[in-house]
This record gives sequence, C-alpha cells and structure tokens, in this order.
Amino acid sequence: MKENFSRRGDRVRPAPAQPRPAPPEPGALAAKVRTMAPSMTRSMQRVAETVAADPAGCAALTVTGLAERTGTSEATVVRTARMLGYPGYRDLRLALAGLAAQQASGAAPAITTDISVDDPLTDVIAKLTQDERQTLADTAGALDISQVEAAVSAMASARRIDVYGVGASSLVAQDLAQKLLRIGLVAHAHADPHLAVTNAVQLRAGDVAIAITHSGRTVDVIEPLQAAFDHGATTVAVTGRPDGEVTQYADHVLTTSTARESELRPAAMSSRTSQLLVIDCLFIGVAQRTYETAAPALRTSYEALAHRHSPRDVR
Amino acid sequence: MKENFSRRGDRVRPAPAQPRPAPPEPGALAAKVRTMAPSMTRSMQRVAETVAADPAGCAALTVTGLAERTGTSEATVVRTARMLGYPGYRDLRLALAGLAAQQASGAAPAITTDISVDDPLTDVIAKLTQDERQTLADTAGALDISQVEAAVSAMASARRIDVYGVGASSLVAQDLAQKLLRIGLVAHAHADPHLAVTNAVQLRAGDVAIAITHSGRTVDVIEPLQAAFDHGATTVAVTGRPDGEVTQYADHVLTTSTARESELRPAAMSSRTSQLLVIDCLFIGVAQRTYETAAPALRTSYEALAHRHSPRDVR
DNA sequence: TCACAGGTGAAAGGTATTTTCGTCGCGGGT
DNA sequence: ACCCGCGACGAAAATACCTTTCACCTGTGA
Repeated sequence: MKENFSRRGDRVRPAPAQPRPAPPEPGALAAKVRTMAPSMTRSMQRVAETVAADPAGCAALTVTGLAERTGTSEATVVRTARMLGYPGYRDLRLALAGLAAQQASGAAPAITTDISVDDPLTDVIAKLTQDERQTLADTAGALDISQVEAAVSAMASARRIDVYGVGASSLVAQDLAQKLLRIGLVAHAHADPHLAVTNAVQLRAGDVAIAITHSGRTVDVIEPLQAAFDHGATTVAVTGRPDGEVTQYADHVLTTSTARESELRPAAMSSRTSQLLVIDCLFIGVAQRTYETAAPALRTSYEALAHRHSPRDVR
Repeated sequence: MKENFSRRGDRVRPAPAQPRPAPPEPGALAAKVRTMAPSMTRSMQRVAETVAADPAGCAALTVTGLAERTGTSEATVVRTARMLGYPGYRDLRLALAGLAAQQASGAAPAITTDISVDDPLTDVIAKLTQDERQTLADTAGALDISQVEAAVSAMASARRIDVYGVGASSLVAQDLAQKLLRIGLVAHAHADPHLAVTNAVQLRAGDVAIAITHSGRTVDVIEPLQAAFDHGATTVAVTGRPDGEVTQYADHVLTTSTARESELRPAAMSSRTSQLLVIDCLFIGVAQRTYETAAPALRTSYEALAHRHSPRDVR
C-alpha cells in the first residue's frame, strides 16, 4: 500500500487506517468517556456520563432501560457504545460489569472533588497528585500499542525527526527532541509555526514528523504536519482528540488522555502529563531499537555534563 | 394440599420465603460451583466447571457458544445459571465479566523490574507508568507544606519572579514561567546562565528567584540564585537533594523525589515528573491567592488563543 | 426566510435468551 | 424379561433484547 509517488502534495491518509481502533478494556472507561465526550452529541454525552457515573447500576439495565434512564432512545445508546469503542451495547454492558466489580473490590472509589479557591494547600497537593496519577493510568490504558510500535519503528530508522508543538505542548516537543538528540538521533523541535513549515517541506520519505496538540486543531501545528505529510514523511500525531483535524495528516495517532479541568486547573496540566508519558514511551522504544548507538551516546552526554556540576559530594 | 392449619408441627415454611434465594456476588462464584456441584447433573457440572475455570473466556460467549463449548444445549446452560443463583444466563455472564476484570486487575502488580533492552513495548509502557505514578506519590508525601506555603506567599506578592533551570529542568522552569504569566504575574525563565546572572542582580527584596535543579549542584543554576539571594530577593530551591549546595542560598527548599534510574531511563524522566508536580502546586497556590486577578487573566488568555484553533467542531 | 446538515427516536429487522415440550435413558417393580 | 415412572436433556418455539433503518425535527448558515 505504499504508493510513494511523492510527486504531488495530495497524499491522503488511507481510510481503513483504523481496523481495530480501540481494544476496549474495562478500567480505562472513564478516561475514554472524557476523551470522546467533546466529539459527542448532547444525547450521547448524557448516556456516556450516566454510564461513567454509575457503572454498576447501568450494567443492570437493558438498552431500553438505559435509554429511558437517560431520556434518550435505544439507537443513541448503541451509538454511544460504538463511540466508546465497543461493537455494541452488549459489550459495553459487559465492560461495565467488569468495571463495577473492579471498583467494588478495589476499595478506593477515588472520588476527587475539584480544586476550589479556598482549598488549603494540603488538599491542593493531594488532589493534584491524585489527578495526575489518574491521568497516567488512563493514558497508559488507552494507548494503542500498535500505533506506538509503528511510530517507534519509523523514528528508529528515520533520517531526521521534526517535532511540532506550540504553547504548553512546545515544552513537550522540546523534551522529546532533547532526549532524541541525546541518543544520537537528528531531532528538532519547532515552536515557531513559520520555521516549522519551512522545515517541514524539506522532509521526505523516511523522515518523521510529530505533531503535539491537545486540542487536535491547533493550526500552527497542523500546517507543518500537513506539509510533512504531503512531502512523504511519516507523520505522527500526539493528541487528546483522536477525531481532531490533525489526525487527517497523521499516519499514526497516539491518543493522550483528558482529565476534567476547571478554572484553577487549566488544560495544560493533565494533558501535559499525558503527553510526557507518551513521548517517554516513544523515547524508550526508540532507545531500545537503537541500543547499539544509544547506550554509548547516553553515557557520553552524561559525562559531558559532569563538570557543570560542583565537584563535591559526587555520590 | 392442606393449607394453613398451623396447629400441628407440620407447619410449612411459607412458599415465598425465598423471593431472592441467592444474592449473586461475583467473587464467590468458584466456591458456589463447588458447593452446588454435587447436586448437579452431569451436563450441568460440565458447564459449571468450564465457567469456573475460564470466566473471561466464557464471558465472551453467547448461550449457544457456551452450550457448544461444553457439548450441551442452551437449556442446560440456562439451568446451570439458575442453579448458581442467577436469574438467567445473561446475569451469569455479567458476573463472569466482573470476575474476569477482578482477577485481571489483581494479577497486575508484577511490575517491579527495571526496563531492559528487550522488554516488549507493552511492558515498557506499564513500567514507565507505574514508576511515574510512584514518583508522584513519593513527591507528594515528601513535600514540606510549610515550605510550599512560604514559597507561595512570597510569589503571590512578588514584584517579579525569575526561574532558573538548565537542561531538562529548563523546560520545567519555562512551564512555571508560562503559567505565572498567564495569571498576570511578571515571571521569566532563564536557561542561559549568563543572562540569568545579569538578571538576578537586578532583583531586590520582594522579588522571588526560583532555582530548579535535580542534582542540587548545577552551577549554572546556583550562581544566579546566589546572586538573587545576595541582592535580597526571596529564594526558592526545587531540588532532589535537600542537602545540596543550592540550598545554601535558598530561603525555602522544596524537595523533589528521586526514583531509581537506569541506563534506559535517564535521570530526567522521573525528576521531571516530580518537579512538574511541585511547580503545579506552587502555581495553583499562587492562583488561589491572587484569584481576583488570576481568574479573569486565565479567561482572557484562553479567549486570545481561540482563533488559533480551526473553527469547526466547537462544541 | 429557506435550504441543509446532522442529531434523534420510532419502529422494523435480527439475534440472543428463555421457555416449552417431547424424547430418551435409567432404575425399580411386576 | 418386560413395563412403568421419573427426571435429564435438547430441539424448537416463544420471547426479550439488541441493532439497523429511515423519516422527522431541530438548529445553522446563506
């Protein structure tokens, strides 16, 4: 299926790129709901929320029952189940039963209230920690291993890797580029959209472009990715919206998790945690596959930094 | 049939005494099978045993499927489900799914080893996630609230905040500065040690300088902090070594946690996670204390970014 | 205001589950 | 040995449940 007639910029992402979009596991359901909710219609959101709020109760209901309880129709319930990655309601129900059993036995119901203005610092720390830990678990649970695998393979053998990210994501992009540089790969992070595009058009088949955007519709990041895509590079999207515009130009999509946010807890926080986990996975994967060169490179760069530390207390 | 002549000892237990004969719990299924097995017919025993041996597998089967797998009929399967205390097969199946999820999650905690070169990607993700979660818990547990409190107070009323970090820590420094800017504070991140020092000497009492260094002995970060300290600014150190040199010039010390590291997992990874949690706590704390100005500022900056996203799908 | 796109639910269409009912095998009595 | 009755068992009918289709309706942009 590789039709590398790179003559025109009209390369299109192959439609059946998601034969098995999501292996539906029970644990990460709440996360999935949060990830997909924005791209759902109102009725479907109602269903999804009901289901996430009371898995045990909903597992006991039939399609009709759940439709009634949410004030919607059976069709909508089935549609929601599909959106969450299950073949139909029956399977969602099974997963729900699993989830219910898990949280029944797994003690901690993990109820996190939102952070409010007058929370004492102790609570802030506790809630923040709890949330970030949850985000990590969710992200790991929702990660599509085959996509990671594919991205890692492409990166490991890439001539050059470009990473795009603006705003908070730019820090993540830089982090990834820094790490890749340290194991001897050619990687650049671009935060300036103009420079990003001008660099992107230099890419060709065998190169890799990675876009990092939580919303999935940050134009400053989509444009360079599209340019890279059109020029035949392998493209990867790290995004919280697997249905976002950015994925149109991505050969591989890595979904980051979305945590509930509030006024005091801006989007940047949990999405950043999620993104960092994903890029760390990419990094380790690449390091494994290029171990021959990566290991000595890591050692060298470590030693190069040693003299920048004050000499004493070298334990 | 003789009805209610209760005078003799032949009183009969009222028939509807067991409207709910058995509350079907998921966990005790195996036990229930053993209890009931003797009073079952051969075919039913086959079904019960199959079910107890492989809950996960059976949960995926329909009545017909399970009947086939056990070499029996659908009716027998349903009868078995009844015998085990469920209203029908559907409910048994639900319980099975729950049981499967339970024992799946119970079997999980087998990840303590280090990441090695030949770990499959699945393990890498699991280990990485586990480690980062542990790091978060450790950091939160080790954080000295009074120090956080003090740092937050100083920051909230600061005329200006400078943040120093080089290498991986520079990204953390930038993250903090970015966030503080978004709530209307005057904050700068310095990665260039020369510029950092030249800026540090401009600070005075009422200003805040924050140094971020995992090792606690990164000279490029210590020098500007010392300069700020000498000029009367309030200084904060975010470090993994509370006994490190950097703390000599720090009014407040926030300790980050250190996870075990290995060749494939460079220091930057878990220390970064830890540092980010700490600065997030600082940020939220400051945002709370400056809520009057922070809230509208956050809203404004959010709106300012809206047009940088592609317009569609604004739900 | 109109045309249109897309969400939504009623009802038709299938599939899975439950019930019914007749057969068959087994043990005990004649 | 044969017959009788009891209960296990499964095929198929009956039902409940799930899925799909399609027309309506609502909100949106010209």
